[in-house]
Amino acid sequence: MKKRKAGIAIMTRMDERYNFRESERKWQTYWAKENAFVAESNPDKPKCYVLEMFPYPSGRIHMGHVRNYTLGDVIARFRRAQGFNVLHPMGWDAFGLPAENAAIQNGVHPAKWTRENIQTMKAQFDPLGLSIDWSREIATCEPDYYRHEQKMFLDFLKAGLAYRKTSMVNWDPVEHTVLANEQVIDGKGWRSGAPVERRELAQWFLKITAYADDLLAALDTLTDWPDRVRIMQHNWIGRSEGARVSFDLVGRDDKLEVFTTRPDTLFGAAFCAISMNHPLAKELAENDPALRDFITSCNAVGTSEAAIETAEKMGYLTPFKAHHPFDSAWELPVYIANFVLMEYGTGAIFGCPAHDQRDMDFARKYGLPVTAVVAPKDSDVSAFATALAAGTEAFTGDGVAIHSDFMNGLAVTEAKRAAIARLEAEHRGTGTVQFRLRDWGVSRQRYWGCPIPIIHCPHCGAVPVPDDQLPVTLPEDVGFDLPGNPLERHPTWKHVACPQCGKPAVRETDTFDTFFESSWYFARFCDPKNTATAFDRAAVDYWLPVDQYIGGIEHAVLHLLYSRFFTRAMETCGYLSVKEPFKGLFTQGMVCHETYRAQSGAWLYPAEVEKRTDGAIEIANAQPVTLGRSEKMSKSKKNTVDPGHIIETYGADAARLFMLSDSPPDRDLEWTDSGIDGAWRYIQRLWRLAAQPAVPFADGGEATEGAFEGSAKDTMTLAHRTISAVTDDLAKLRFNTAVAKLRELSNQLAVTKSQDKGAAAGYRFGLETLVRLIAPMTPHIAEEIWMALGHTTPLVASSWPEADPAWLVVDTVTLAVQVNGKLRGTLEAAVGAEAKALEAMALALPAVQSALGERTPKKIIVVPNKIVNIVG
RNA sequence: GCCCGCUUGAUGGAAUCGGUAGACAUAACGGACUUAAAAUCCGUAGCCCUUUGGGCGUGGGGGUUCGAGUCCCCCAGCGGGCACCA
Repeated sequence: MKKRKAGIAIMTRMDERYNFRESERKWQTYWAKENAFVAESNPDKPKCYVLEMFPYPSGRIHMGHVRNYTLGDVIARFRRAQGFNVLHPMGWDAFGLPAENAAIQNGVHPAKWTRENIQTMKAQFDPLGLSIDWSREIATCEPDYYRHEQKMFLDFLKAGLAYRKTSMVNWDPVEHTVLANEQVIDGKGWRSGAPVERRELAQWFLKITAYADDLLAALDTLTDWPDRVRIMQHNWIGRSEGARVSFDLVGRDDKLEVFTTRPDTLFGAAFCAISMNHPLAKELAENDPALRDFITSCNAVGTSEAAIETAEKMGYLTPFKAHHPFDSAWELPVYIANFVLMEYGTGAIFGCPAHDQRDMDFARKYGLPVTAVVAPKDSDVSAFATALAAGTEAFTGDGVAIHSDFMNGLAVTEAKRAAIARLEAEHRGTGTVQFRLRDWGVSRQRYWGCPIPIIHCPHCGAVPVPDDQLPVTLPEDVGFDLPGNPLERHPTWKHVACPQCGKPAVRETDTFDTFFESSWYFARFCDPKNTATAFDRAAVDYWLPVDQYIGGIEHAVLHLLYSRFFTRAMETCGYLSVKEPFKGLFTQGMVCHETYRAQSGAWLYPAEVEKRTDGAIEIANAQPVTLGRSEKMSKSKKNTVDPGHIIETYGADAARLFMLSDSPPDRDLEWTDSGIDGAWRYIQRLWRLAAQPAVPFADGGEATEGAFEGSAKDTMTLAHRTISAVTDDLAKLRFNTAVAKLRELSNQLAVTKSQDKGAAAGYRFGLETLVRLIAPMTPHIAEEIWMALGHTTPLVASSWPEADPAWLVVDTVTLAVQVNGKLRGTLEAAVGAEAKALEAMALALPAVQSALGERTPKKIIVVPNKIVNIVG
């Protein structure tokens, strides 16, 4: 860095107060004019792809966005200063339900609503001063984006990664539409209030299960992901080893195939249970009205797993009996049970009440026997079995097999192996691996999404739309006055000639799940204008994977798992050469705010409330207000703060700084007035450190070692330590501690005494260091001060500071001295001092002697440079 | 119901590898400046006890260790996800 003498004249030009309005606009204009953040592939430079989860264009940005994009911006600016070729793009996740809801409620067309929202939100992002390459902006609702995913889908289809089958949906019998789980409230449609039914529908699926093993195994390679996200995905994929077992049915030729993870407990079987969607159940239901009623009542709970799991466990006894696979004389009753899912395993189970809690509950409800077949090692077997048979708690722990014929005495693992070996020998079953993960259903019976490029022909079946007829464009001449999907009743759009036989056929009217768009947008950003293909191979080879991906923890499983799958599917189909899209992942916390309620019980906006020392009142009528706990900012609770208003009042730098201060980024952040005030005051203080410095530093000269004494030396030391510590913190996304360390450096600058030797040079070095280090967080004021200090190259084009190792050397340390683990004093010693010497120094401390009293030390633990613990 | 987290002064948090708990802030209180207020600057402060000294203290209970906010077990409260919200 070139040193430049700043005359005092320059300093006096600085106004007493920092004018953020003028300065922020000035720098934003400058960055835009210089195309400062436009990225270009450059194989000679190390790249860094920083990406925040792209927003849904809801119409207004909220504080959660401000937090998300500020976090990403700090990393992008930091890496840029470190010399990386940074890609930091932005786009819009523009398909989805809210647009259709707006259309139904307000009569606005989803396309108009979405496009206008994008314009509004883009304008709201501008004043934040984000280092985004807007030249790469994409919106997923535009044909030039979704045409490529139609092609991808057809490639997946060719590769055997897409197929069609039936599955369950939530059906609203009044609106005649499929409802999202979110739209099912207490089993009823959110708008109609009618009880929701489960219905079967033919849908398209992507074969994510083809990659189940790889998706699971590769989690170990994602070392820059939070452990908890990896654990959640691990559990979601849910690999379990077990067996498929064939039960012969009494008096029938077909068999009942069940999946179990506990073949070792087969001798404890009390019943079999099948899903109500099992072919056997459907067969019975044809002639059994009572069973139909049972199925109808079970279907009333909807499709969400939470609803199914929390619903009361119920069974319907069928006339079927199943022969036990190891003893054909033993017959088990067969139930139809509401907790057996057709989607998992074979849609049928056998129940062992003694060793599975759900089976135990079921057995108690329907009076089935409970036979213990596993007992804890070294337990009194008969007493254990008797207690279990009489109780209501299943035993699911490890132990040895009992009452189990050929397995007796074997530990659980060995017994499983023995049971599978016997089943395989007798052709009654096989050992198998089952995943909890199900194939991804991508069909949605909605208008505002990407059309699925398929034509249904009565003669040829489902025919892919030929390449030269892509894209299948979503027609915009539709209305929302009638219930159901407008594509279904469009007069012309869906009627086409079959590409194969030329006879009349109809288009698929379902659209893709919006997770489809978000599963590859990160790749599109590498080459967003490409019209021929989804993206150029060289571009993705250079930019992918995303080095740092940032978003909410709520996407820990679905979006992230789908993107991992999609990347593999794209790799299989020759689109790119990486398997993992996101090298680094960071999950940010939510932005929360206190909640307020008026006397009437209505929620109040923070702006409607005045807080006083003795409580809070409603400004409009001076009535007392009930303060509620802090919750995620939401429109429904009205505990929101408008980012635009905050930026106008305090400036983008203050808003950004507050987002980064105090709360660790992965935890929830509580928005408070005092917090944003504090950030604003710090911005002003930073300005004063330059404009009204404690040390007149204009003639400071070079900052060389040995020329500093007293506070000036302290300032130099702290400045170098801060470079080292903040660099480390930013690399690890510990922005809150980085801010704390920058405040410490500010405090040190303020106490630098001008009479100390080297004060001017030390102060200047400290101030310049502070400004350079804070630039990624508060870029506008940093640039403003930097230029006022006489520099000619703006910080956006400057390199990151480096600490001089000579200033980082530490020669003495303070050690804690404990007696029996309790702190009794401290001592100063040279770094690396001998343990013996430290022992002697510690024992000589008066506090140690009085704490020790008459006792003699039994043992002394010395941890060099850290602690001396005397055990007496 | 199942899976995953979180819990530290009045408040947000720090303590990164098991080694001085409370960095840095916010709120509060005291002082300086001011006719006054704001702003700013300086100072005080975990809790309890009678101190100069001592005891207690990281949601609760137990354990491992010379030493636990940190590791293990149990419990409670709060939050995220559960496949068609994004």
